[in-house]
Amino acid sequence: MISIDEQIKIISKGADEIIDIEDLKAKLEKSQKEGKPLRVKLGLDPTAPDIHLGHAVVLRKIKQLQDLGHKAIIIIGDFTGMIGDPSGRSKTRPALTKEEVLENARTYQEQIFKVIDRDKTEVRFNSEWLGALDFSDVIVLASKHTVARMLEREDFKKRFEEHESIGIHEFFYPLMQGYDSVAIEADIELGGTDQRFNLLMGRTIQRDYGQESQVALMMPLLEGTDGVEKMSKSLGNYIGIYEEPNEMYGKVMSIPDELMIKYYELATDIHPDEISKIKAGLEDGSYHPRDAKMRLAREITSLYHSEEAAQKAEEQFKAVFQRGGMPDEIPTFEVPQDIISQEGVDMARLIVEAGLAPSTSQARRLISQGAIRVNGEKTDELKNPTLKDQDVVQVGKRNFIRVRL
RNA sequence: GGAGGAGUACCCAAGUGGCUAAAGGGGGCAGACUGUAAAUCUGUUGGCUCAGCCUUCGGUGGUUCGAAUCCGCCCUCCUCCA
Repeated sequence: MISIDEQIKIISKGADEIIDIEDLKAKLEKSQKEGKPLRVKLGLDPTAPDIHLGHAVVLRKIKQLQDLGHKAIIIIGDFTGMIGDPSGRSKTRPALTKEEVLENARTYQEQIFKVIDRDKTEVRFNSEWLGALDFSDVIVLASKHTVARMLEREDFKKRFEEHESIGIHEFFYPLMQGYDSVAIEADIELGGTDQRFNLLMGRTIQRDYGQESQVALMMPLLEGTDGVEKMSKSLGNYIGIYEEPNEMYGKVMSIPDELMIKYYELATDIHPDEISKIKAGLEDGSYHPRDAKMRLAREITSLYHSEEAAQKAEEQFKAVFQRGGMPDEIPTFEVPQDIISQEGVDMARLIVEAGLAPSTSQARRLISQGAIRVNGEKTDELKNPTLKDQDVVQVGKRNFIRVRL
């Protein structure tokens, strides 16, 4: 049996904040005494069809809790998704249609089990109970809360002060999420730090309905590959857990150096002591940042693929970026006849047809900027008369095609 | 219902009759350099049959030799009043 202190240590690892740590201790003690696992809630807003490393931060934490014997309750916010969580938004989020929500929810379920333990997980849709409330139930729920309290929330406050619109239905979002906790009798709710208000609302609402308050367990938000903004699909700075090993490895290599340690902490399963060593090595200069990042990329890639795949991605990366070579596998592209004339192959159109540039204008720009190489040789020819079968055309650093003529 | 304000390229934001395919910033892309697709610097960033042409400034219809810029109508958003 794992001791309470050890459990708390594991649960706290990497966490930004736990409210309230005493409550957590009490719950863990009770759980152990009664032999009943804690019910750990995680709400998923079905807006992004691809789970990325940012989502995986909380999922990894869930996994750790499951390994401690607790049970995960994943709530698919099919009902709340029709409102859209206003957290961290400066605008009203467009509501999703029922069809979109359901489709996304389906994809989500496929993906989360790549990280968490299916056998210790219950998946619920919140339309199950939210859809069953009638208007008077809604009024009861709403009557326990005030507008002033809602406006304490940073994003609402800001929008209110800046005369941005706030839909009344958006006030219901935290209430609904809180009610979810009541419906499933959550002991712990996980979320990012941006979920603070909603998680605390759950504590209050559970008390309103005569339940013990859940513990709010907040994980830091993970910045995306740009190193500034929180990782998100819509910002395009994400690393999806289903991405190809080469792509995943490369994207990790593109994060700013300063973010490495955070990624080690939140996106890998490396032991904290080991991370401390890496950190010390980086600080005293004995560990090269490039090597540290390569290890990080390898670790993350093997989490979602395999060690072999990660190893291969690393070799590929070295070959292509450190030595300026070519990857092993290059997609072949059949050159259409109509872009070949007496003067040679129309390179701009070749690039566009092969999907390496969105328009011939952009392709021309790439050519004039010296971004094109044929078999490793730089060329700025618009028409290439010498291009032959099996030649490798490279656009920029990382796009390659092998032509078939 | 009334009064006022706003809508510009991926995003933010200049621009109030021609010199505007549209300043500036961000982001993206490319090049150089390097220690990696980090950092830094430079270039580039509507499309096309590219030294020429075509289409863009919420929509639409006008005025004008000429409009993102002026006028009418419409749509959307915001503020104040009721």
